[in-house]
Amino acid sequence: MNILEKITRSKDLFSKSEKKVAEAILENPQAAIHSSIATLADLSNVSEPTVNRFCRRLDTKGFPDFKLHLAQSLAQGTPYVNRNVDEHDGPEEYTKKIFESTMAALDVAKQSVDINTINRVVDLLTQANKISFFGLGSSASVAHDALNKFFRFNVPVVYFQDIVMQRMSTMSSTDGDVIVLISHTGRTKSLVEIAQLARANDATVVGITAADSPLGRECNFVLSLDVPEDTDMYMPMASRIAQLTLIDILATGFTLRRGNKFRENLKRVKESLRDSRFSQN
Amino acid sequence: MNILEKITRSKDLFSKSEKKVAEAILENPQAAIHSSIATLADLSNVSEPTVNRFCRRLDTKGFPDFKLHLAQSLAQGTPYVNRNVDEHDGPEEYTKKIFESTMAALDVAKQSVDINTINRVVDLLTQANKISFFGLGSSASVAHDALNKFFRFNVPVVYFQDIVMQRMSTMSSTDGDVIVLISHTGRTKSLVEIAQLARANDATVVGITAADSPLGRECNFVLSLDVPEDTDMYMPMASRIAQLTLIDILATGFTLRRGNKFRENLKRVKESLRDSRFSQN
DNA sequence: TCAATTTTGTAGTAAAATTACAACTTTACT
DNA sequence: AGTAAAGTTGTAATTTTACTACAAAATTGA
Repeated sequence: MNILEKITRSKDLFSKSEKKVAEAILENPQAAIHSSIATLADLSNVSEPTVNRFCRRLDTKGFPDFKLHLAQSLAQGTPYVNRNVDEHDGPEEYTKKIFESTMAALDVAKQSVDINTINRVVDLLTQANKISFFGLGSSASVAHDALNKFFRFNVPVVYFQDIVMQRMSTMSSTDGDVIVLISHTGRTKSLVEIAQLARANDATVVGITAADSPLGRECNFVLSLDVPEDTDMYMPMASRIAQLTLIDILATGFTLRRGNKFRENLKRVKESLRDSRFSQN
Repeated sequence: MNILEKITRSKDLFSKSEKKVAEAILENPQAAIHSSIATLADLSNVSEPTVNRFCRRLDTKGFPDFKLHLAQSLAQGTPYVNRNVDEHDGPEEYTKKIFESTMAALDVAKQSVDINTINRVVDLLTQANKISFFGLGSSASVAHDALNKFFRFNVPVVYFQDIVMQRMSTMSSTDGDVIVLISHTGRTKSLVEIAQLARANDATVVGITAADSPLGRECNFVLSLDVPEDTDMYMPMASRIAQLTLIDILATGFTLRRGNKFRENLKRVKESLRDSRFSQN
């Protein structure tokens, strides 16, 4: 729906000159909607028909129709778009880009996430005897964060970074245990093995991973997040933020399901931290 | 600003024929934005110049400009705001709220962050002999994530969860070492002690924490994130996402500063993971 | 009723967008 | 390397759309 998003996403669909047009528009979308096709063509250093072809490639009827879509996108809550960091960016640019890309990723994730599965997974977690969170590499810190959250809920919760420990823990799992496996690609071999092992022991496996992946196929439930990633940086950034937000959602669902008295308990956990802290002033 | 509202409001400002135009637009605004001036004139049973005059009376430059405003009014979605989760929220509501609150938090963080400090910290990190990331509780996973990122850069990087290890590591730090301390509140006693210890050893201390806090005051550089938090949940959620995004920004700044050859290296690190993975299909 | 003012439409003009086509690039194959 | 095919881009002509000037109605007030 959001045409700005669409422009960045379908970048490899454009020809060289069309990319110039895309750049010019992303550079200053506000200016673009107030330009005629001639001015925009000039701004992008291409000819008018190229701008027109650019519009058509985005499935709009032509330039005026495109402007309408663009105007709507800009009016929408966030004009945030995934824009890859460029070699020549200064601190101001890359800071802005990363914040905005992250927000755009969350927006996409929000749209792609399956509420129904979330609800069932929350159900599952509230009824679990033991919950394990496993991830490797950059997903390890996500699992770590999940540990932090669920630990407060006074339920048996397990987290290991070590694949041997992960395997040992999984081997002793049984019916009623829930194992949450986190992997962006879903192609980490040892996690796939963990999933198989867990299911052989009748534990329930929840994957926070790509649905159509070796890991995804081994899970009882898959929470997939369809997030665009800046592959130029060779680091998972946005995907991991989306995963963490999903953890927040599961944790929140958990506390809500457990009801009021339970939240009193959370408050006590928080207050117990007081001794390790300096007072407010 | 909203032009639809403006039309209804200033109805007595219009002439008889102009009212007809207003009627036709309010009747079906979606149709209006996809009409030419001729079609809309036809639809309203007036002449084309009347439509044009109608547009001008609403302080727009002309018909195309008016359509732009109209399109924006129609698109006005909900802007992202921090909305606290409510006890009675179902999965759909709390999922939506958490995504949107997180995005709102990032938006606030983006505005509040100090680019200048970021730039100086990036400078510092690129020149450091050793980089340490310490955090406790929910900030531990942020430090953990930072380890993951900076580890790829082939620089000596340290991360401990254990406060004794943190202290021991800090005690052996020297001039040229950078210690990054992460804490939302900035009131965690043992981290404040680490900061003091580090500075006594001539190491540089960077705080990702509140500027006006015991920890903040002990740091050489403070990267503060002014983020709204849903205190009803008794869990840091948005603040931690903002911290992670900041880590992403520092890591990105680092790679950019190191230049092109360095990014080749990152690519190799990523490719080295291949053996632990299933192939694309 | 009639002059002044406002409103509205017709016709012409200007501007903008689109189409057709030709020149130029790139790609793939020999 | 050479060449045909496919794809890309720009120029120029055409069509569509929006706007302006002006004149014909309609409305208002004495």
